[in-house]
Amino acid sequence: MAKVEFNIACSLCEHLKDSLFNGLSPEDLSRINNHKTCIQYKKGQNIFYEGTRPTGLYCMNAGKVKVFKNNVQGKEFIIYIAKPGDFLGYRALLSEEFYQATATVLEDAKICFIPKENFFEVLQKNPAFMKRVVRAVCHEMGVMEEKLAELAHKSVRERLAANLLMLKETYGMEGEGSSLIDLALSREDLASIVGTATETVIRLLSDFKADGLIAFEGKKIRVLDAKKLAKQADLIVA
Amino acid sequence: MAKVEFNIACSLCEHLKDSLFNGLSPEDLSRINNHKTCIQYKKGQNIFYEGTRPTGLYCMNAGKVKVFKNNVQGKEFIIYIAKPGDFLGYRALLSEEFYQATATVLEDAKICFIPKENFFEVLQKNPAFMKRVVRAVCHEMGVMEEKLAELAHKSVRERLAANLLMLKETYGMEGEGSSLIDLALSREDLASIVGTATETVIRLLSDFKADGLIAFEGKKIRVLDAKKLAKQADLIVA
DNA sequence: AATCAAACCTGATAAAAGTCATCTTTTTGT
DNA sequence: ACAAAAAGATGACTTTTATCAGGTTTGATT
Repeated sequence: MAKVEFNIACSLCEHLKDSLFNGLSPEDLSRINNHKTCIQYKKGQNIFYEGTRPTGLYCMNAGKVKVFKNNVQGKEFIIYIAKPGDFLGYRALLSEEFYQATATVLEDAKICFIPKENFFEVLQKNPAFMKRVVRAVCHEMGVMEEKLAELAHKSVRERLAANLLMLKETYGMEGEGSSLIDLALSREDLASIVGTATETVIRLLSDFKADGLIAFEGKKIRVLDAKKLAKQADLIVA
Repeated sequence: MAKVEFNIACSLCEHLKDSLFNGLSPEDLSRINNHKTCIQYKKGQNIFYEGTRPTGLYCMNAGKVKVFKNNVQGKEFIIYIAKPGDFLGYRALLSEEFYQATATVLEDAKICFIPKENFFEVLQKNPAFMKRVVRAVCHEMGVMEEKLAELAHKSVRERLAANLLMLKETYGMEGEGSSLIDLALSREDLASIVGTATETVIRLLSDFKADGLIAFEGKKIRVLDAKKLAKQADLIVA
């Protein structure tokens, strides 16, 4: 499949305000802009592969990308789902290691690639930017610590409920109460987020639906009763 | 209990070579040194608490400290065990958030405290140091991604075996084949590392012992057959 | 419209692991 | 040295969840 390029100036990117590049000086931003390559990807295409060496940073302009690891038996665990404005592949780049995960497009995406030389140049010349990156990375670490504790001691039911709430917060549509999870996730992908079997997710989702906590709208899920869902997640001690 | 101070110049600290402070200029190192407070802690004392605001960085000189989260039912999950040379509490400091975990002394410890102003001063004046910190943080994130995938899809038996091997690598004594895990962990703490119940750890440990994979030496565990243990951990697909 | 594949769903079953109760051993504090 | 507390161990039982096997529905492609 041929790579389809597109082009948008970083300074005009609608997601700049949500991105870590926000606050960069015009010169620094144009340094990024002048060296980037922007590519359109179709659902199912891979951005990078586990075990390969990073050569730059990806910055999401449109679409959704899942970052996941495969275990020995081929079971997938989704570490993160990147949305517009997010950086992608920065962990391995900054730790100077190989990618430890694979990135695959979930919904048709537009992604800009910034060669590592240019990214590092801006990073090193700009302590305030570096500080923002460090803060974001360390915040992300905190999120992962939370996930670890959750995975260790919560039931699948609790984890599914908690993840639905998290997905609503993170990928909820603007307006209309933000109750629709704006992600066309398969049951299999949802299982890979929660860390369980596909069949278990299917059963629990129909439980939640029967209890009026959620509803299905096409491939998407709407959260009908966030409070009861939070109780299922054991976030509220009732 | 009164706090017992002690003092060692950073430049003479035997763990400097293993620490992120290694490579700092003499001026920067003395800036750290001149503002630090070094305290001796007894087993069971707390260094910091979940929900409080960090005011500086801790740097381990001796002993072992567990960093853990408590869930709603009071079950503990150990995120990390800090050893001499390690930084402690840097995540919340650098993300400018409250501590998300509590730190408690496992083995009598000597820990230096560096006020955040002085740490940030050195960090900002020294791009190479900043880069090393970022690299270390991102490496740690990779370790956590690995743990997440492991927790999601591996059995308790596999996780216990994998963690015993990890503990051997990380806390193994120098010399004598490094096969003795130099950590006096209770069964309960080990369960909090693996993410399971204490009884399950006890049963699995006696299985491993019966199979000649490990041996108990006082409160410590010796790995007798790392290869078979790796097979139990499903790290080797036989 | 027919066909194929993928996704989704359901039921039965088995394995894994948690919980609870009880007992023994070790450690700690006075 | 002794009592009390904590840690370790074991058995019985229950719950949760994975797995397998078989269905149906949906969606894409020709």
